[in-house]
Amino acid sequence: MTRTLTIDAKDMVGQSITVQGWVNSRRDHGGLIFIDLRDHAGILQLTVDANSNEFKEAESLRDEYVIKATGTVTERAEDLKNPNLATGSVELDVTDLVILNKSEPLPISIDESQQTNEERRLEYRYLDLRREKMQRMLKRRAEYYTYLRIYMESHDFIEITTPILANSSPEGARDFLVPSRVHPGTFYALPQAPQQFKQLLMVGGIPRYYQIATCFRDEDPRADRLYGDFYQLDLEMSFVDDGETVRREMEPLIQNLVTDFGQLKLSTEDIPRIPYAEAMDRFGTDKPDLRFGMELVDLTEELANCGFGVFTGAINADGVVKAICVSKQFSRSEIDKLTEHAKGGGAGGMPYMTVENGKAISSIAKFFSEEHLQVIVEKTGAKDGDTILFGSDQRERVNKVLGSLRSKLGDDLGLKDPNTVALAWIVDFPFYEKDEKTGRIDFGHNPFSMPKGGLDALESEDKLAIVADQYDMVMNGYEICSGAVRNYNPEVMYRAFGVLGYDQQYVESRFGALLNAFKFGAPPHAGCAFGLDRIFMVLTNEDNIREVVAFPKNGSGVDLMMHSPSTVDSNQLTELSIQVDTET
RNA sequence: GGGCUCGUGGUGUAGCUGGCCUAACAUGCCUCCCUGUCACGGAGGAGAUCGCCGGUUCGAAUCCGGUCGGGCCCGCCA
Repeated sequence: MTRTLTIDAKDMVGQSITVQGWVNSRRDHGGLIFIDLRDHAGILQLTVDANSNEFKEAESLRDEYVIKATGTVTERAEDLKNPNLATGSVELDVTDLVILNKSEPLPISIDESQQTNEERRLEYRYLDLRREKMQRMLKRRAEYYTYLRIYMESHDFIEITTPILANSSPEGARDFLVPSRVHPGTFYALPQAPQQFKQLLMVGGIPRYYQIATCFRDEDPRADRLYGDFYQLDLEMSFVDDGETVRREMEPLIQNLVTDFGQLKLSTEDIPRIPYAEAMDRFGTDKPDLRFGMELVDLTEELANCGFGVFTGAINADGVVKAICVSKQFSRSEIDKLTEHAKGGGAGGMPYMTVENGKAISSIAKFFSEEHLQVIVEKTGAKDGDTILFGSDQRERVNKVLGSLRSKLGDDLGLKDPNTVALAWIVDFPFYEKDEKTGRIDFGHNPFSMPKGGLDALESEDKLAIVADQYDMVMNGYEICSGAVRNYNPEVMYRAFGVLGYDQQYVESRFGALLNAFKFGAPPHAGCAFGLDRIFMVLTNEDNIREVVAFPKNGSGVDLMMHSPSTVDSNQLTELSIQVDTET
């Protein structure tokens, strides 16, 4: 028999029902007590009369007591109905009242009107989850998973779970290690992603694999990045040797999630493909928010001979001058704030000009000829009342600073429509990248991707010009997916590492299992993984990823409720052959 | 590891250009009154040495230094 919920009462006038739930509030009128009973479905008003046997019991009720009430559903008089309540046309005339459990006064408020700080909420997450918003979130999240599974299954992907106790992988984020008891001195690692396993599944003859996979990374969190464990929709397809096939296969899912599941608007019908280099050039980032323009304009060529030493100095040092045009005039203090922001990103300062009557006006204008000022206005497309913000330095830094300013201004000026979602595929990531600090070349993203052009491409003169068949999906400025055509050819794998100066033995020691498998007829394969928490965050218009997870850790990786991480019994350590230096 | 920022009864805030702060307001909590409320109402009450340590000062929630904790960002995140 199913339990009767508060919400059911509205259709059960005249019947006797039993409901169970929490006391949301109690209004004691002396001779008549109203109780708002709350369960996950809503709120129902109970009434207990002074003549009732249950009156004493009702008087003793306090907020959040768990009770069971039996009574008759009664239609309220017309002027006593509460239109703000789904069950507001009825009430339960209580004949039997049982306190199932008492509750101390709550340390945090469940009432949505009073927002408790996050630290307290995480400490008492089980109470926080009683809030309507969190109840809704958890339910939506379950529906979200179902939505994903239906799509994947209907596209012939089969779900396969891969081990949680896996191996440390040398590239990438820091691992969570798990000591082995049976083999003292050795460790499992929790997988940062099922990357190697899913590729091994391809070798194992699985045509299409997917998994809602738990991933573990020991890196400092952000507002859009959880600490510790998080979820990916991980997938891989065999006999696919181009990224476009994967992108076409998966993009309807994301589009449907936006329009159907999320009831939001897509900014474009088709999802644009933007090469990495172009994204960096136009937006200063590989995860641009495309809900608004304000693109970066390169003025390096035009201003190479201008009289402003800051610009020419940067250009002569192989740097660039770029600008963004903002449709707003800023006050002195606003400019100061923006300059502060730019400096935070590593800029030396933030030159700017305002445009009046088609002319650029600025304290630095005197350093420029009329022609140069004219070119600046024309190339940035600045109109009267606009402000042009400049960055001049090495290309990477200018992109970072202006890209960050662009995003901040997008927020400040309300250009990021919360009801619109802009999607983009960023493609053609560099296969190798130069480490700014060491000057050494290393893998741009990961060594599993196939360089476009294969073995031949790796022999090309300019190693930094080699692109990987690798792609990210970007959603409103968040990276929500990363994928690639995999390097399934041992020869290409050895050579890719060889370019970096690593010999065969090194590669085998790091990726032995994968490499071995590739020697036995690995099919071409490609895939990707979507960050599920982050996508859900965007779909529900949250700007903190902890809001969409039941039990998140805080910014220092601490579970404030369970108090993990924690020390363990010394016997456990002994069994694991582990000594802990408790100093530090 | 670094930068910015916050820390005041159970909860959320105000005060923070030093003294009128013996710390205010809202909410919650306790007692009493109330038979139609729905954020019920009314009367009364308890509850904070202002994160912690130190300094400046006649005097510190307020200024300074340090420290601990939270948040955001940079680094990091194949």
